[in-house]
Amino acid sequence: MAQRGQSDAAGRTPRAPAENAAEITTPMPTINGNGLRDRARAIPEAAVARLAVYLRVLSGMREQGVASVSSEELSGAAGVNSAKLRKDLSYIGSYGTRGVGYEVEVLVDQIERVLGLTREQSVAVVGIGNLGHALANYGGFPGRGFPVTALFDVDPDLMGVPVGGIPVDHIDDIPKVCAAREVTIGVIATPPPAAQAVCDRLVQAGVECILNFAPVVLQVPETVEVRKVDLAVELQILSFHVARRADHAPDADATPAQRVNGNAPNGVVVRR
Amino acid sequence: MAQRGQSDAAGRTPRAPAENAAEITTPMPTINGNGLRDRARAIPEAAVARLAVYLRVLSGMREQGVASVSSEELSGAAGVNSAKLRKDLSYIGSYGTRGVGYEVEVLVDQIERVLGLTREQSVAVVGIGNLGHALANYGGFPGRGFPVTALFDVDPDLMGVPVGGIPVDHIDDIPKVCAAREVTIGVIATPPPAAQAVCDRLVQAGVECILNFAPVVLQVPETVEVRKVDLAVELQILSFHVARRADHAPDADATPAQRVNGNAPNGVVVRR
DNA sequence: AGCCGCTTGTGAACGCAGGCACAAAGTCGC
DNA sequence: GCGACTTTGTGCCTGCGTTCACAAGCGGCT
Ligand SMILES: NC(=O)c1ccc[n+]([C@@H]2O[C@H](COP(=O)([O-])OP(=O)(O)OC[C@H]3O[C@@H](n4cnc5c(N)ncnc54)[C@H](O)[C@@H]3O)[C@@H](O)[C@H]2O)c1
Ligand SMILES: NC(=O)c1ccc[n+]([C@@H]2O[C@H](COP(=O)([O-])OP(=O)(O)OC[C@H]3O[C@@H](n4cnc5c(N)ncnc54)[C@H](O)[C@@H]3O)[C@@H](O)[C@H]2O)c1
Repeated sequence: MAQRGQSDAAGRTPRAPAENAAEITTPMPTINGNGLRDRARAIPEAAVARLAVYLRVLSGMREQGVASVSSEELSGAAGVNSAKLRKDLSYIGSYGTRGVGYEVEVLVDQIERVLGLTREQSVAVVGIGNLGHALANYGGFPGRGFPVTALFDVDPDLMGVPVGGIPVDHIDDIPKVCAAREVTIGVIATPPPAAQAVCDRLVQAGVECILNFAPVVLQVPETVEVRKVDLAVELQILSFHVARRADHAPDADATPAQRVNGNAPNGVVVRR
Repeated sequence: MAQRGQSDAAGRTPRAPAENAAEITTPMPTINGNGLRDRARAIPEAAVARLAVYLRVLSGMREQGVASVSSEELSGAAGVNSAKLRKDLSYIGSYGTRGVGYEVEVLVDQIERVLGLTREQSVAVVGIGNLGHALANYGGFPGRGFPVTALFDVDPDLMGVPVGGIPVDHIDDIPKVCAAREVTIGVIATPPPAAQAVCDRLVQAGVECILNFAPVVLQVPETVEVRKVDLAVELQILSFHVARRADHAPDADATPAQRVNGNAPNGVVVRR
C-alpha cells in the first residue's frame, strides 16, 4: 500500500472549469496544426515532474564521475519503473544508445534544455516571515538555476534588511524591482488573507509563474501558471492513510492482499 | 492553459515496482470481500487531496456563519469542477439535500471523519534548521489537528532549546520521545545526506507516515507512507512552462484554442 | 395537495497515464 | 566481419480519473 503510481493531486491550482477541456482536448487536431510546436506541449505534466527528479539524480551521478547509465539504474535511483523512465525520456528525444544506455552529460543537458534551465529563472519571494526567511536563506535554489533576486514584505521593520544577502523591498516596489531584475517566478509566503492581493500585484508586474504557499485558491488569468504547496493538505493526506489503516488492521483478514506480496511482514524490506 | 485538471505528479514516493498491483489490482474481488471496508480504500487519492481543500473552504464558511452551500458555490471556491466536487463528496456518503445543497456543518464533520482528523495526529519535525524552525513556529498546524509535539536535531547547540515552545531533542531519543508523545507523522527537514538515516530511525520508532522535504528518494517498507515536498521540482515545473510559452508565443495562433472557450465562457467563475 | 424547478448523486463515455513486452538497433567479443 | 547479447524506444493494452448529462429526490409555491 505504500506506493502505487505517482499520479496524484498536486500543485496545480485550477480555476475556470472550462479551459480544462480547452487545454488538452482541443477539438482534436491537437497534433495536426504543427508537429513541432506540439511536441513541447505534449510532454505530460507528470512526466515533467519526474524529469526534474531524474535531473537531480543525474547531476549527482555526474559529480561522482559517472559517465553513462542504463534506464534500469537510473529508474532505480529515481524510484520509478524503468519503462516509465524510458518513455519520459523519449518525450524529449532519442539520446540513448541501444545496448549501452544514456550518457549522463547528454541527458543532463537535454533535460535542462526542456525544462528551460538554460536560462536562469529569477525568483522573488513575497512575505519574509518564518517561511520566507527559510526560502531566502536556502542555498539549494541558486545552485540549481533559480537565483532569488528579490524579497518583498510590508513590515516596515524589514525594509532594507538583508535576508540571505538580499535586502527586503516594500511590495509597492514590486513592479519596478521585478522588471529591473527580470523576475520570472514569484513565490507567495504571506498570510492567507494577503495572498490574493500579492498575487494580483505580481501578475500585474508581469510575473507569469507563481508558487503559492498560502492555503488559498488563487484566482489568476489563464496566462499565469500557479502551483500550490499546501502542507496542511499533505498532512491530511497522511492522516487519511493512518485512518484507513486503522480501519483495515483491526479487521482480521483486511490486509492479506498487501501482506501477501507487499510487505515483508516482520520488519525487513528496506534494503536501502 | 493556466489550469487543466489537477491530477499531477506529486508527493508519492514510489519504490518497489510490484506492490502497485498489490495495492489496487488485488486479483479481483476487490469489492467483494467486504463492501464497507473497501469503501474507505476506494477513495482515489486525488479525491482525498481535494477533500482537504474543501474542508478548509468549508471551515472558512462556517466561521462566517454560512449554514449551507450548493456544489456550485463550493466548487467555485475550491477551484474545481462542480461535477468533480459532487463525485468527491459522494465517496464519503450522501450528505446533501437535493434541490438545496449541503449543510456546511455536516460536511465538515464528515470530511474530518474520513480524513481521520477526529483524532489529533502528533507531528515530529527532524532537522531544526531554516525550514525546521519555520515549521515548528507555524501556527497553522496545531489549529488544524496536527500539533507539533517533538523536535529533533543533532546539533549540540540546539539541544533543549525551545523552538515554537517545544525543546529540541537529540535524534537518538527518537524512539523514546516518539513513543511517549504518540507521534504518528514524521517530518524530515534535514540536509539530503541525512534524510535516509533519519527516515530509518523514524520508521524503526514506529512512525508510519513521513513528510519529506529533503530532495532525496527515500526507501521505506511498504507499510510506511511517504509524501515528498520538493520545492526545486516545483520551480522547475514552472520553468518548463516559461520555456514552453517562449516556444509558443512567438507563433501567431498558438493560443487561440484556449482563448476560444478557455475563459469563463458564461461569465460565472471568479467572483472572489 | 400537487406541480415545478432546483440540485444532488451517479451511470456511462472518454482520455490520459502507466506498464508490459518486443522489435529495432547498436556494441562488443571472437 | 559476423553473431549474439544488451538495452533502447515504442505500440498496445489496461485502468484510473475526469467529465458529461440526466434521472431521482426534495422543497417551495401556488
Ligand atoms: N511557516 C510554515 O511552516 C508554513 C507552513 C505551511 C503554510 N505556511 C503558509 O505560508 C505563509 C507564510 O507563513 P509564515 O509562517 O512565514 O508566516 P509569517 O507570519 O511568519 O510571515 C508572514 C510574512 O508576510 C508578511 N506580510 C503580511 N502581509 C503582507 C502583504 N500584504 N504583503 C507582503 N507581505 C506581507 C508579514 O510581514 C510577515 O513577514 C502563510 O500563508 C502560511 O499559512 C507556512
Ligand atoms: N530552506 C528551504 O527553504 C528549503 C527549500 C527546499 C528544500 N529544502 C530542504 O529541506 C531540508 C532542510 O533545509 P534547511 O534549509 O532547513 O537546512 P539547514 O541546513 O538550515 O538545516 C538542517 C538542520 O538539520 C540538522 N541536521 C543535520 N544532520 C542531521 C541529522 N543527521 N539528524 C538530524 N538533524 C540533522 C542540522 O543540524 C540543521 O539544524 C534540506 O534537505 C533542504 O534541501 C529546504
